Amino acid sequence: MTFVVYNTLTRHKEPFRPLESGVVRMYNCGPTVYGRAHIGNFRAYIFADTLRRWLECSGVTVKQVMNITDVGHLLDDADEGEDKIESQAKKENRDPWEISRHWTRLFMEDIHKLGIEPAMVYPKASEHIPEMVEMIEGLLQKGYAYQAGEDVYFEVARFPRYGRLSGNTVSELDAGARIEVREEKRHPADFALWKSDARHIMKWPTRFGEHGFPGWHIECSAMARKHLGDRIDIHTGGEDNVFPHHECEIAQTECFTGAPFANYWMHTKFLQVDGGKMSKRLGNCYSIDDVVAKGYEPRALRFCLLRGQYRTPLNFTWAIMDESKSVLENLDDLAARLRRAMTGHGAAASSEAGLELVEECQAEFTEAMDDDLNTPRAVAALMQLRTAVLEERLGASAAAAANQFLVHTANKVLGCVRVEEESLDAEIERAIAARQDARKRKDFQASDRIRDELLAKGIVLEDTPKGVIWKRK
RNA sequence: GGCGGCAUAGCCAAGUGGUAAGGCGACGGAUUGCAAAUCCGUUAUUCCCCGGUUCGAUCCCGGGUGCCGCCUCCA
Repeated sequence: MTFVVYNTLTRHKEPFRPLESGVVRMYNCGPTVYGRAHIGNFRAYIFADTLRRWLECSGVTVKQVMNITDVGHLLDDADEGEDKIESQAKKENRDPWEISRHWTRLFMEDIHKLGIEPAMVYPKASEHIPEMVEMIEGLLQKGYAYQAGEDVYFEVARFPRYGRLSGNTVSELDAGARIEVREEKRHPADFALWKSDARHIMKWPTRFGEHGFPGWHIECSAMARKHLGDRIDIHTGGEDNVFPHHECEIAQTECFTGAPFANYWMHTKFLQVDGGKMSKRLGNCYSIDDVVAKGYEPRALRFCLLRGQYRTPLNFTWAIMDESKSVLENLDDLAARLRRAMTGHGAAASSEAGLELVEECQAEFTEAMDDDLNTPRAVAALMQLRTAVLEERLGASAAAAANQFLVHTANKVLGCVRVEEESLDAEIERAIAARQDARKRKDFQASDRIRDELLAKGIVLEDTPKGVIWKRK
């Protein structure tokens, strides 16, 4: 079985083959840092992280790059020359650089909380101006771009494949329907590589003018090339990035390098909230802080966002969050029970019992992940394991095999199950022992009091015929 | 207006041209000093609607409806 991924470029699932054996070059479209990232953003970043983790599970080295866009996003295409960061800065009466530093820091904290593995590098657009200018100059030289005053545009008509990714064609693009076409453009679909505006705060002098800043798409082309090379294996982003952003990246990079850019384009469907689009007006653009404030661990959010396959719409509600929490705790419980069964507690008599079942579950999990990261199917495979261990159908060595798989493969990808052996401090150990004594004396008032006290400390006790078991709430 | 995705039980979510995984929740029972956990049982006869192809469709085709995305620098 090989890893099969859906490629937006071809609209088919394809076997994944990296350019270089054993190495995968992957670029993830990251955040524009002018505000707090919301849970919808994280669906895309958790998808990218899952992809990276699964590739690593299959033994390859992943060179992963995620950009931080800290400059250059215009609010609109009119003549305002204002970008989101500058606009936010104006609102808050702060320096735009300070704004982008602030939100970058919070973004890094958020992804850490979600258990997202750090990328190899998080390049900032503002630190790659020379690389962008180099590409722009190259495109001008090759005749793919033209200068209009102090601006530079990419000439879409020179790139016949423009529209291949999104299914749009230049002639069908309803250009000018909602925005005014700038007169200096040769074609309405031409897009900016470099813009100029004296009022801009974040700007760089070039031979095009004193007050220039990069167009939106060029930063990703330049940073992908700088950190991964002319050609890459995978490029990811949200579904909204397909057009125009990724379409434009392809045009720029391929015209500049003369080679195909990314072999696989993978896009995450949007997260819906309360059955529809999340909106500031409805107040449901939740951040991690909102989730934590409601009493959920960030890892529960991670699991919640992995409930659905990344290419199908996924809905978020607090009730669904509750459910995710329960399911995740059941996976924690699976891990704890496997650890006990490994030592013979709650295990089948024959050590080898259930080995075949464990192998089947592993195979099913692997097959599910290999099928375009079908995480819900993969989680279902783990549930089979849980049923087996609850029914004490796994022997010690089968449980050890299952635990090995859970820790070193399944949770390497899911990244949110508690799989570590946990220990109690002596004081709690003593309290548990004291409760057992009280129960023996049939002093249930005392035993229940101790149980409540421990519960308040997050320790849940279960009395089984074979003794007491504890777990963290 | 153009292009694309999705629609499966109370909820979440897989899946297949041959009659529907799994989970959460709920209900009934067992177990328990009481709980919790666990076990047993119950929980989809239009798989959005209407046509068509087929011996047979939830799955294929056509037409609707709904939600979502892009065509505006929102993942």
